[in-house]
Amino acid sequence: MHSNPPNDIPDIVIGRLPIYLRALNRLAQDGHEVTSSHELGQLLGISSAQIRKDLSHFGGFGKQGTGYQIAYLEEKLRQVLKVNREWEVALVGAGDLGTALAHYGGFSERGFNITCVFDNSAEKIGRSLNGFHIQSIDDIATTIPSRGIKMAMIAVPAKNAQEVADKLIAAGVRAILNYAPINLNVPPEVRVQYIDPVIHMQRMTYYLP
Amino acid sequence: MHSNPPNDIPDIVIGRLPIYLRALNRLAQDGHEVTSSHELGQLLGISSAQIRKDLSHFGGFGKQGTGYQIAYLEEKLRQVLKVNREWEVALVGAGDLGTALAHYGGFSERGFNITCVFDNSAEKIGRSLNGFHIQSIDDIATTIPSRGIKMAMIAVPAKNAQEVADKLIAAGVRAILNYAPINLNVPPEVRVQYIDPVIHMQRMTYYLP
DNA sequence: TAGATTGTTAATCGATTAACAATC
DNA sequence: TAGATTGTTAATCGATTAACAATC
Repeated sequence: MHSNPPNDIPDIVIGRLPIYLRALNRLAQDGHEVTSSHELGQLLGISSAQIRKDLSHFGGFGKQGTGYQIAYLEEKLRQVLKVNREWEVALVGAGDLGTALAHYGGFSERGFNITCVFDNSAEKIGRSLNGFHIQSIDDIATTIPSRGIKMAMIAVPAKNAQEVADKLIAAGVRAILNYAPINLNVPPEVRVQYIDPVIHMQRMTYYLP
Repeated sequence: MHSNPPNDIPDIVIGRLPIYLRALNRLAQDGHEVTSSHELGQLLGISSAQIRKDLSHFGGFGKQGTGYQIAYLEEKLRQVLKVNREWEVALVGAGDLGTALAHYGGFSERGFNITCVFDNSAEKIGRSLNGFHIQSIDDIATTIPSRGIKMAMIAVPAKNAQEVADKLIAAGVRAILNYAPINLNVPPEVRVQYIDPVIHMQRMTYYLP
């Protein structure tokens, strides 16, 4: 399915690294300098063995008897995840959701900068959103390759999402955060992550009386 | 950890049912009446064996040689997930994100109605959001039990999220959709789902060159 | 040194897949 | 009937956990 580049680290391990990183940020903010797999595990509801095993895929970042230097481990995890630099991101869809995403400060705070916005509505094209001109969807084919953009967010209706994904991929995008409530068919070299809050709600009702 | 009520169905199976349901909705919209585990699997990138095994936890919903009647399977999955009725949902946090959530039509379309909104800012309390008065966070303790609300969304800053979760749980909430970028500590009878788009972005950069 | 915690190996656990009899 | 597809069992695969020597 997916190629796991370096030495075939399980995707499920990669998926936990951002969670660890977020917990480390928080510990650092709270003034901690050192932590342990046990403390992290408590905080996250994960076994300490799993944390040690996950981290050991990438090297020995701790010291026996002491634990992990938080700043050092953060730096190493940022390196592994390639988030020790900024990423340019394209946003497709300038409706309510797209507008909310463009205004959300959390992306650029953590290194993801939305630097171009596309929509197919004649009314919106040419207007400005968060300092960027809304471009036609047809401009994806030229703007994205010329700027070397590799990441995009899709915030268009479900019926247009596959078509938009195809255009993004043809233009060189290799990672898509998809807010449309639909599964995308993409070639194996493209990563997709899905955000559909209703799916999360439906997953919880099962357990309610 | 979590109690899986009926007959201890794995949580990972429950997590796939909403995905199946979404795909079935789509097939029905497109005019299909019947589908098969193979067709669903193609659509979702999941093996047909897994789909059959998942569904078989809840009964035999298909017919050999034919497949599944889409409308019937949808109905059955809605029953299993308890989404064949409407759910009242409390929203905590009326900032940019909370406002976007209150205005998002996708929740009520699929049976989740945000019917009360809480915020701790004096400016916002008493104002209206999407037809509902914004109440003080202190009102959680009375409003939520009196209406029997069991689900909530948290859209407050990370530093307030645990405190808000504690109040919601004390008031009877048993399922939380948490948009704050922090892990919540909750008792085992409470379900939490997390939405942090940056986590999804960081999970993809690993695979980019 | 004594205590603590890592990194790693082996054992366990659970999830996915393959295969096929049943049957529509 | 012949073809197709389910539901289920057994086999495989992979992930988690337990345990402990190494060592700070």
